[in-house]
Amino acid sequence: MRVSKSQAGTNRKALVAAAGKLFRARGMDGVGVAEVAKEAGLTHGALYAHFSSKEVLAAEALSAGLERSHQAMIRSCGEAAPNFTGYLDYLLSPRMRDTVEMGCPMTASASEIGRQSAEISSRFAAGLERMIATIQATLSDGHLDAEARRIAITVVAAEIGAIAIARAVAKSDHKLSDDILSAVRVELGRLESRRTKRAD
Amino acid sequence: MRVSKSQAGTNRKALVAAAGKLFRARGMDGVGVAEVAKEAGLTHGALYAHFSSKEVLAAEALSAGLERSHQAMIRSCGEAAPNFTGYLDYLLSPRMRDTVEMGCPMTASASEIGRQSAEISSRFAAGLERMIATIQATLSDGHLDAEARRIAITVVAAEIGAIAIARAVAKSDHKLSDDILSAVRVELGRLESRRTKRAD
DNA sequence: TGTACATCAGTGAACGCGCGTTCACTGATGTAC
DNA sequence: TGTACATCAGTGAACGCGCGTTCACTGATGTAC
Repeated sequence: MRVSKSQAGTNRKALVAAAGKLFRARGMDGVGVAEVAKEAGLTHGALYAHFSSKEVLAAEALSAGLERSHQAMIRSCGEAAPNFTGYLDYLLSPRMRDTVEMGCPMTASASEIGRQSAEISSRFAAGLERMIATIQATLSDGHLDAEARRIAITVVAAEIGAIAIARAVAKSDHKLSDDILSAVRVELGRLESRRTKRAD
Repeated sequence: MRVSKSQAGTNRKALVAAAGKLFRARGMDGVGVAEVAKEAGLTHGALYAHFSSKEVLAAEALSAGLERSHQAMIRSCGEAAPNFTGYLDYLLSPRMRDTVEMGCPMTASASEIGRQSAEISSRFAAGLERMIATIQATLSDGHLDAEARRIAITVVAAEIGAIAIARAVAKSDHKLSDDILSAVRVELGRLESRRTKRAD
């Protein structure tokens, strides 16, 4: 039956949120549209009143997840001014590793995006550029822009790889999983301290 | 019809190789057993004479792929003694990014392994430990073991992340994709040079 | 070495199942008068 | 404000299809005599 405009909007958002959560946790190929709709409290048919296909829904869920996790990252620095080491602590925490479905779509889906459409690749690239810019902004004082960008790219790449492999081995070797997080945390931290010293 | 023992062995290897290649390229959920068998020149029924399930085949394909890519990495240093920068050049090359199906299973499947069984997680962890040890060995002169291991872990994590995101954006932003490879190459290189200086 | 027969790798039809998508229908919402 | 009706979000049955797995069967291989 028909539903009010605001209810329809709420339902649409619920579909996007459910798709994001489930796709992050089990992959786009690992979850059917029926389960996404059920998670949002609807039936699968309703999904097609909002999205023309599963892939279109996935693209929207990716963008929404990138936005959400960007806000969470900004917020993680709390009232304090954003700073490099604060972001590292946040990005390489056990909490980030252990909350797949809540976390960043880039860490959850990194190796799957390359198989998707150009549209999805493009949305992923936008999220990546924003994260690089956010990290780079914490480094800009006393650093050449090109250097700061290089460090920011390395931080993002290392974080995505570290979380992915820390999750991959968590089931069989929890110590290795923890070692990965702390080792990458320490070494990335040194990328900045070296820079800062030279700039002094 | 029955086939000679050596032919059966050849067919088994062909199944493992086909599974590895296709799973790396399109994910374990993205390829059916019928296609794997066809790629190996067999029918799907034959697959079950060698493996009790698709997952068992996937586990074996993962181990075989890890072995193959480890050998390729060792070989990449050619006749010269293995060295840190040689490995970096190899691991962060456009060639590594562009040959998904031939490349390393860890870069191709990083974000999917966490959803698989403990058996697969364990095989992944073994491959990871071996790669860490290989990189660490190039750093051991004049470095504390714990430091060398930390750097090696960071190199492996950053490489896996860098290749994954370089592939993810390749379809929509080729310049960003190249930037990722070269930025991570430069910054990881500096992890060693800093160490070497301090050790002098 | 030659013959009889058990073995078993490989074939292809069949299984139940869940997939993404479509569509006729429902009935509350929103609108025109 | 009250009534008549068009709209359309949501339902659930149905679609064709490919999935992983099973199994009766085939016939060359390997073995026992």
